[in-house]
Amino acid sequence: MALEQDKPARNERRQRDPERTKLEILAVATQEFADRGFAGARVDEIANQTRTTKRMIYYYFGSKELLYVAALEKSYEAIRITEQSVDVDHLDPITAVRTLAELTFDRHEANPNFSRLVSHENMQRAHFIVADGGFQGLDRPVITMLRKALERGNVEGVFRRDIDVFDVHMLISSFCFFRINNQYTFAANFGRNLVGPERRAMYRQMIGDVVVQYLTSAPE
Amino acid sequence: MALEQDKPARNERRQRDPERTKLEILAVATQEFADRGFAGARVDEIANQTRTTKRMIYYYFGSKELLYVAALEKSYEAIRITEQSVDVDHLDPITAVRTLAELTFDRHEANPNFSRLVSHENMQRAHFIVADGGFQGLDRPVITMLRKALERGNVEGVFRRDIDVFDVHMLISSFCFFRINNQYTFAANFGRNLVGPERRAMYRQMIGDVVVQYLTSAPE
DNA sequence: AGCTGTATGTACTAATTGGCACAAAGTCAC
DNA sequence: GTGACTTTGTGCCAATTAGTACATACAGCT
Repeated sequence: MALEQDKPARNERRQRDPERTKLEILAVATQEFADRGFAGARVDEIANQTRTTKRMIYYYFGSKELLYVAALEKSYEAIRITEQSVDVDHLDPITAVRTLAELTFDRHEANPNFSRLVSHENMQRAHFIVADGGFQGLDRPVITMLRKALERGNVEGVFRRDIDVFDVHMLISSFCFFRINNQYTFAANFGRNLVGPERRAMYRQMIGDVVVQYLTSAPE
Repeated sequence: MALEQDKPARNERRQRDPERTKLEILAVATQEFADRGFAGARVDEIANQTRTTKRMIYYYFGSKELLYVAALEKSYEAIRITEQSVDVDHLDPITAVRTLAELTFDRHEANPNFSRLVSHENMQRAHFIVADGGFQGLDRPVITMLRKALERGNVEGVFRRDIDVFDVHMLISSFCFFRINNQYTFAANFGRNLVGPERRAMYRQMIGDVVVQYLTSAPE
């Protein structure tokens, strides 16, 4: 008896571990939904890839739809957290904007599943996001930081004033999103690998150049 | 008997019309696959939306997969045809590039289903395009025209020389694609309507400005 | 130890859905 | 007009799959 634990230590893996089970289900589900979409994903397949069973998916998440929404929300949350890890307020406006472009570039590269889920949401006209009441992305950290940088640039007179935060964000996002999301058809159609290491640095600089040059140009 | 037609006139709708049936199936299928993806689309539903039956889908296309591939190929073909309708070789390089950007902008707007199919293909890593041996987009008219414009710009010394056709096309496409394809999540997240008439002209000019300014800037 | 509610596993079901067998009607060549 | 081939319609089936009924094991509390 002496060598056995008197009681399971707090950190020991327990046989029953609800948190762990939930997280494992969510992780696998995110991957499956990103790969196959809502209709294409199979609940049985998700269950098989976890250490637990389909019963648990319904126990914790209720339905396939609710599981999907949970995966989507968690992905959005992860993006917000990533964005919060940066601070560009101390940089001059031009460097700040370029840094934010690179942040978005890196974020898309690091979270391909997020882009795929977003892509899927758009295919079904944001059915689930809208059903969920929207995700108040208005407080996305990158928007706040970008807005501040643009305002400082306007004060200093280095940026054209007829441009809006959302449009700048759209310009940056579109480039970064497309590079990751459309990599397969682009390669199939044009024989160009958009994500390989050989052009990564070039594209990362390119989107910074594009947005800075656009912002610092005279309105036409 | 006198008032009835002696024989159906050549242009009269005939009771059996293979071409028409095939085209109608393809049109409905394209819409369904674009809306719901391959797994989400229902063969029965496609059949219901035509004047014919499910039997005909299998008779003419063989399987759901082959129907999907046929829809995808036809969409690509339509894009190629659209692109062929323009000629920018007589324009100065800068105007040519801007015109091509606007062509791509208009094309994405006019063919939202194409973008959705492409989006779906990327979600499944171009499974069907690759299975089909690629679509030799290398001869996409817009690439040829863009390449010529860039070459002329280089000769005239108005463009920076370190930029490649595919990268310029990627910059333009990403913007146009995102505006159409991600309109739903963008609206849900940021409350901005990317496709409404109120900003259409602005975005159309914006992508032209962006690409021209990038091309005419000095390499950093 | 025994009681109670939470967590988990097994086996099943009802409904959906891609696909097909079979029959029939239209169309064309001669 | 008749025979052969093409096109179309009806009804069905086998497989898949989201969801559940039921049984059971674990953990904390007293």
